[in-house]
Amino acid sequence: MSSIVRGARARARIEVTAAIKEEARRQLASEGAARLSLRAVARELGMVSSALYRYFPSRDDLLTALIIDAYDSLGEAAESAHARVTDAGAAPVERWVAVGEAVRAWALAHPQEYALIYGSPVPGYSAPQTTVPAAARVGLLLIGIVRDAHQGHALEVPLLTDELVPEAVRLGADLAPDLPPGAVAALVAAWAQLFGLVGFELFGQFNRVVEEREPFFRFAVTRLAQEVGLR
Amino acid sequence: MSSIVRGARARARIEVTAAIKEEARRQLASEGAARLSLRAVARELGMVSSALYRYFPSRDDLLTALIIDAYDSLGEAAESAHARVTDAGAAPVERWVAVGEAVRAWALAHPQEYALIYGSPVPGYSAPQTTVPAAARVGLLLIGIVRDAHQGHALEVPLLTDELVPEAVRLGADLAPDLPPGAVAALVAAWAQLFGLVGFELFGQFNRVVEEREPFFRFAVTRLAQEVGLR
DNA sequence: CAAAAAAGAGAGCACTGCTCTTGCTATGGA
DNA sequence: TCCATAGCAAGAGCAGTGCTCTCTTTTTTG
Repeated sequence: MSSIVRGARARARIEVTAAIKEEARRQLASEGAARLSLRAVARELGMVSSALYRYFPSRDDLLTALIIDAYDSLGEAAESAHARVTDAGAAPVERWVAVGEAVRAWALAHPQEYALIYGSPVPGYSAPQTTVPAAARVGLLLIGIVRDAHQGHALEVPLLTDELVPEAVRLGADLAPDLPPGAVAALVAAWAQLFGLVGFELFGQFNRVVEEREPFFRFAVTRLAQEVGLR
Repeated sequence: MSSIVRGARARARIEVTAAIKEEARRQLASEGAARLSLRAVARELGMVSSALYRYFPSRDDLLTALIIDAYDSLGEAAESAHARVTDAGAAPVERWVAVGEAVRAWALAHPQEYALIYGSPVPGYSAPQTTVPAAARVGLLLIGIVRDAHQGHALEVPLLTDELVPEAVRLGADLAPDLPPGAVAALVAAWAQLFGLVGFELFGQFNRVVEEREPFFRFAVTRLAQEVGLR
């Protein structure tokens, strides 16, 4: 029947699964992904390590669950920040900047989870297909902003080199058929560059270089908005 | 006296140290940083694991050595690519693009080493001060290109928000006193964004999104050059 | 109510980083 | 030249890891 109420056992399973992820997230935050230990999680939960394998068949599966949750958490943070400023009647640039700042804020608040999804992939581990939808949320949000801004008045379209035209057309067909190909290419680049800014700050490359991180980020992300044609 | 020839023992120490790093790099490339095992390195070298501790006091110290080597290897690749096109009389934009492409090529050729230095920092490990000079090489190279281009004719200077002016001035004083503060801020942002592009490609974020990676990168890195005022 | 499925407990395997002790050997001063 | 010292290798051992297997208990289901 409905998988909602299916007896105490199913209910317990959901709770235990959640408790495992919660404790794993706690250890992830304090120790980092590589030191996340199944045994320690089990120990902390008062269960024996072998019992944990009834819920996650391997350490990598637990990590995958955490990755999906992290993508969703970040996506939700970005989406709700975007909704907030949109409801307040913000212009496209402001909406873009709001999303960028939400990503940065989430990253600073959850550094190890950010590292899990945008840092180096955990060695020997390649993210399964299941993570794709969650991973796409921020990107789709950014696409939406540019598409909205494009309604009616055309964007300033970047020049494309001949060699890039077919790729830009394909990108446009996949991501935003109503946008000119050049704009889509610029958008994808800006998307990657946004996470470059966040990653550099988070992973210490800005140490002893950039001091006033927040104004600097606002400056850079605003310029990115202009790069994708937002005014 | 001179530390060059100081008997068979010192000579052996240098060779063994190099052999350890070499084997470690091999394992790093095939297994990734987290699965790099001191015992496996020792085993492969026909020595017992405890002997390895005479050369590197801990696994982290070995990783640090690999990190410095990686920064230097990347820096040298970028510098020699830059020197090549400069000798051929390339314009500033072309020099910038050449550096960007060298960084990307190095990253694709040494993905695990790139992850070591620009991916998430190894958990529980924070890079010591010794890595700083090696880490700065690519950044300094980019600064040099923009400074050269600035000689004589002034660059187009980005608008700075009030809140960023003091930071931009400080950045300029530290990095390039002869450049206008706005240009320095744009430069630092472009530096981070460059590695954002490379990281996204390398860590799989472009999978099923960008297919023609090389033209796309050329497009994006050329736009970055324009962002820092190069023509 | 009995059979079956699910969960927990515990032992055990092979591996890890790291330490400590025990010998051996090259180096440098008397 | 001799010899104490310092550097090095080897081995055992500790505490921890991921994961598997078996055995028992508990819950669900036909």
